Order: sequence, then structure tokens, then C-alpha cells
Amino acid sequence: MNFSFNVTEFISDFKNCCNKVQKKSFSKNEVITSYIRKRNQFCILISGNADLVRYDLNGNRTIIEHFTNNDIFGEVFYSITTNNELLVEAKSKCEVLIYNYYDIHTKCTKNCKFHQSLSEYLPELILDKITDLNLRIELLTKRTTRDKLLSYFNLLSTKKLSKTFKIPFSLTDLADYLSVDRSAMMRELKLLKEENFIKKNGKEITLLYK
Amino acid sequence: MNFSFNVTEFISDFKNCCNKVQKKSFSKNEVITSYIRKRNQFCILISGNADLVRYDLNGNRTIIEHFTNNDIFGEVFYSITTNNELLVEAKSKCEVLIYNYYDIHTKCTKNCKFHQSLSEYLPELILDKITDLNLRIELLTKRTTRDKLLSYFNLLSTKKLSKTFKIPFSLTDLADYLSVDRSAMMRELKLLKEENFIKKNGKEITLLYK
DNA sequence: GCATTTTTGTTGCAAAAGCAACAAATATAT
DNA sequence: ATATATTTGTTGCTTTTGCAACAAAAATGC
Repeated sequence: MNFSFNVTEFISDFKNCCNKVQKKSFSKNEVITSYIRKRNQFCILISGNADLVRYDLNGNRTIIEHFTNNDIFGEVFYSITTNNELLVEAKSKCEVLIYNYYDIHTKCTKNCKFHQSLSEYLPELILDKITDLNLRIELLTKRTTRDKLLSYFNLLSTKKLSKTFKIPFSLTDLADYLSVDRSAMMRELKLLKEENFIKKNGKEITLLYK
Repeated sequence: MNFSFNVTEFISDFKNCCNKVQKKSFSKNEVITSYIRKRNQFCILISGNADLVRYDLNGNRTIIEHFTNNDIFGEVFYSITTNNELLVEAKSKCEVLIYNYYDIHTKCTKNCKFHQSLSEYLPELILDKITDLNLRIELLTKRTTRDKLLSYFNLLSTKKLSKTFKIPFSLTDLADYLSVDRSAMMRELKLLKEENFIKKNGKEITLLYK
């Protein structure tokens, strides 16, 4: 499987597409959508990056998912309502395509290329999402802060095919993503440096083991 | 959306289906599949229940996912290889349909009804899976053992539309599913009973709050 | 039906993680 | 360019969690 569908290529087609799809822009820190109403919203992030976050009653903020180019998200993936409000927040300037999920499968009147391509590549986009979610679960099931950090670093290293890589978060956000206390995470990062597991220069990490 | 596709109904059709699909039976504790080779295996659990588990180097066992009727699983959902071996273990007698994921979309030579139905309902099956994974992530991001227990109990209560429900795991497995130490979980369960949050009778739980 | 294995329930102690608070360094906004 | 806000780095203390070990209860195998 060698999947290289790039949504961006289809933007021009989108302009001639049926009215089933909207393209919206968001600036940093804006709320792209909140998962409360049952609108079967299905979104594709064309550019920028965004987080799905939850704020709980204790004031904890958790980054449930982190989205970049071509990632899909939306209420349609949360059929059972949760107690907490879930928000998708733009972490930079973002462009987003917004659909009703059930419109994607119905043929559009204009028979536009964009609609057709999306429908064709949707299974691949979804498979990518499931893979992401599974990796996310593997990370979260790690028992200690150290294991979470090392697993996450391993993943970034594997994706970049390099022992050196940049954390795509602020350290504050990284703690929210790993679902641990920030100060405890900082302590663990210090220990990992002292024990020569990693080298750290700002958000640039180098793995020193294996 | 009111989805009620039951795979079982199609079993008879399966018998006249092309040779792209295999039906296999497993007895309790047998390994259904392990996610190591890249076979693009895609499985549907027709009956019984099974767990996707990981054993790490410290001897910790984690239940990554728990599968029941009509749940889908397989290597095709893990495109990036992880360091740990992942096994799907039958927790009871199980019947499983096994495909190569990429065969599902190609029309079968016999044009069998089964193949056709599966292809049609696959998006719904996958959407259900994504919802499950998202709920799993929400659970795992809860910071404390207490929050994990209460969230999980809430979910079971919501699904059963009743304050009283049965935990579908042994308590040992529940700890592995919530990714916490069993004795710590037992301690927390005791506290929840003492503080009148729950009533517990074996694996039957009743929520006493709200 | 009885022996064996697994699960449940419990505890003391050790280790890890969370909380609160603050200073220093960066980033951001105007 | 400078004031303001955010992030990073750190620490002492408290709370929670994990580990190890064991007895009692329940489930399982033959």
C-alpha cells in the first residue's frame, strides 16, 4: 500500500464542486468545531494544525488528538455522546473542508472531480485515521511517564527516519497530550537527559540509545 | 443513523461466497491472530469475545481493545509497526471471518450477496470502530484510577440504559483494560463503595450518584 | 466430586505522579 | 520597542499508584 493522496491538489476542483462542501479558514486559537450537536459533521484539515481537546471539571486540559495535513475529524466519529465538551482548536492558521458525512457517498449533481476523488480516497483516509487512533491508544496505555515519553519519541523518530526530531507541541501541550502532569513530565525529561537516554535542545530531541 | 447490520445473517451467503474469505473457529484462550506480518488481514468477529493484548518487557499485560459481535480488527489497522507484539486472544469460543482488506473492494467473481452486503456496510462497521477507539482514548486520558473507573462505568450504564450493569471482564482484566495496577484498582473500588458512589455485587455494579 | 488453577480481596511499603508556587526565559501583541 | 502573556524549568510536599505477597473464594479441568 502506497498511499499519497494529497487533498490540496483538489482545491481547485473543489471550487467547481457542488454546494455540499464548505471551505472555511480559521486563525490561531479559534474553535473550529465543538462536538455537541449531532450534525454528522465530517472535516478534513487542508492546512495548518489543530487539536481535539477536552476540559474536565478539575480544570485538566487533555489533548485527545493532534491533527495535521489531510487528517479527518468531526462529530460523525463520536456517535455516543460523552459528558465532556470536546473542542477542535486551531493551533495555527487552518483551512478546513466541512461536509455532512452522509453527503459524501451520494453522487453530486455536478459530477465534479473533487467529490469523486474524495469518495474514492475516503477509505484510505479513514484507514490512516484508525492507525493514528491505535497508535494513540498504545501510547496512552503505557504505564509510566517515562514509557510514554520514550514511546512518543520513538514514534516521531520512526516517522522522520532520524534519531533527531522536533516535538510538534509546546512542552505544556505535550504533557496534555500524554495525559500527565507537566511538572512531573519535566522532571522525567531531566532524568532522561541525565541518564543519557536523550539529548534535548529546546524542542529538538535526539535519541541516544539503541 | 440507525444501523443494525448483523453479520450473522449473512453466514449462509458466506458459504456460497468466493474463496476470498475464510471462516475460522477458535476456542477459549487461543490466539486468533498476531499483528506482526504485513498481510493486510481484516477480521470480523461473528460470535464470542476477544481481546487485543500487548505484553511489554516489564511483564505488564495491557488490553488494548475488547471485541464483541460484529467488531472488526486486524493488521490492516496498524500500518506502522509497533515495537511490541500484539495478539488477539479469544476470551470465549469465537467465530471469525478473515479477509485480505484489499479484496473486499474488488468485486467477487461469483457476485455473491455476502460480499456485496459487506462492501456496502463496511463504512458503517468502520465508523463504529472509530467511535469505539475514540471512547477508548477518552477513557485512557482520564488522569486517575477513580476517573477511569467512573468513566467506564458511565459508559456501560449508558449503553445498557440502566444504572445497574455487569462488567464484561474479570477484575484482573479490567485493570489491564484501564491500564492500572490491579491492587490499586481494587483499593479504589473499595473506596467508591465506602463513599457510596457505587454498589458492587461480584461483577454487577450499580451507580448510586446523580 | 475433588484437586488444581485462577481470581478476588487485602495490606505495608516503596516509588511515581500530582499539586502549588515561583523565577527565568521566550514569545506575542500593539 | 516595550509591556504583557505564555512557556519552561525547578522544587518541597502530598497524594496516588505500583509492587510484592498472601489468604480466601470461585472457577475450571479431569
